Amino acid sequence: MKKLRREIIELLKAGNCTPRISTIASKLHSRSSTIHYNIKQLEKESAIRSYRAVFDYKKIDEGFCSFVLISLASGSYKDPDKIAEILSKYPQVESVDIITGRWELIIKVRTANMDEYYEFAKNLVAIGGVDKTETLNSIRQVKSEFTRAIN
Amino acid sequence: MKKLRREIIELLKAGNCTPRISTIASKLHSRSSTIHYNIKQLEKESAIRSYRAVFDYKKIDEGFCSFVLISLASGSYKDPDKIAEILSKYPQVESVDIITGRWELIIKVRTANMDEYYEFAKNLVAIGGVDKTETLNSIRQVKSEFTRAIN
DNA sequence: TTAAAAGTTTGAATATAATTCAAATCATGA
DNA sequence: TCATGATTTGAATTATATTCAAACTTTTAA
Repeated sequence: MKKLRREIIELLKAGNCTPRISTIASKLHSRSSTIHYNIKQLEKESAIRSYRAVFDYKKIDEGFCSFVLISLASGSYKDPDKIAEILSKYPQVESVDIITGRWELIIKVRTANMDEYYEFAKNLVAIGGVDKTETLNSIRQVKSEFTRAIN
Repeated sequence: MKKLRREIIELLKAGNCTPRISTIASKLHSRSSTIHYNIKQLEKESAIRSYRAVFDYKKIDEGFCSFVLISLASGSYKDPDKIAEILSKYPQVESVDIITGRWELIIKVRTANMDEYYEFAKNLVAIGGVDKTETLNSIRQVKSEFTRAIN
């Protein structure tokens, strides 16, 4: 992919988008200035965090998606936050949740392919405090947090 | 929450946003018309699917988040796609992935609170073909799809 | 119950930004 | 090298966001 396109994608992932006030206004049969005011309020109370693009990940070389369940070694058991912080730093890691039950963490990872995933996974074991992991590879994303698949 | 705000949020979840071309142009030391052209290309090849808002889910009454691992009864085992389709329809279901391993599906569910989650979970067992489920409740989202706040 | 305050809507004016397009430039492969 | 398609550019145009004071509505507290 062209360098410029990749750079644009990275900026669109991080935000750099904005609401279509007039479109929303007409869909809700309201005035632009009203919608503008209400959106600014939602932003002010941080209910809206940002605006970003949604991608077809296969088309931007991030087609391989896995969920990794992680249980921590007893030493760091008391502080899953720290491990979570470390994991959050990786660009391949889309989400990190601390959870109840048999596992302490679940992370969602996106890479171009299995090889790249394997490269990433090596980091996981290298992080001290990680005891066991179980990887669930997504073979089809039927719905993602952003949009439904159009088959 | 005000009805209008809720309606705005629903529209912002579904899209109704647009890239900030001039911001991107200046960040990349490029011209607006160049960025415009390249973004249109990305849209044309469907690499970009849409633009939408990212929320602080606690602030929009969707603060309770769970991952549900699902294994299917042997009858429908051959067609997890169908169950996945059904699950995708629920607005509480943020993502549906068909996965490899001990489970067939993993879904991410957002509700206002545990009670609402329980109401939703009753639907799960009612769907024929679902054998076992295991729920992982997120007690803290350390990282989610968003990374940056509003400019 | 009522008056004041706080919050919201409105329309018109203004400021910004997106879009268009033809010409120029660049990249590619025959 | 030439020819073709892809990309970039700048200027002109169009569309949209933003601002703001006034009107209106809802909430608060006395």
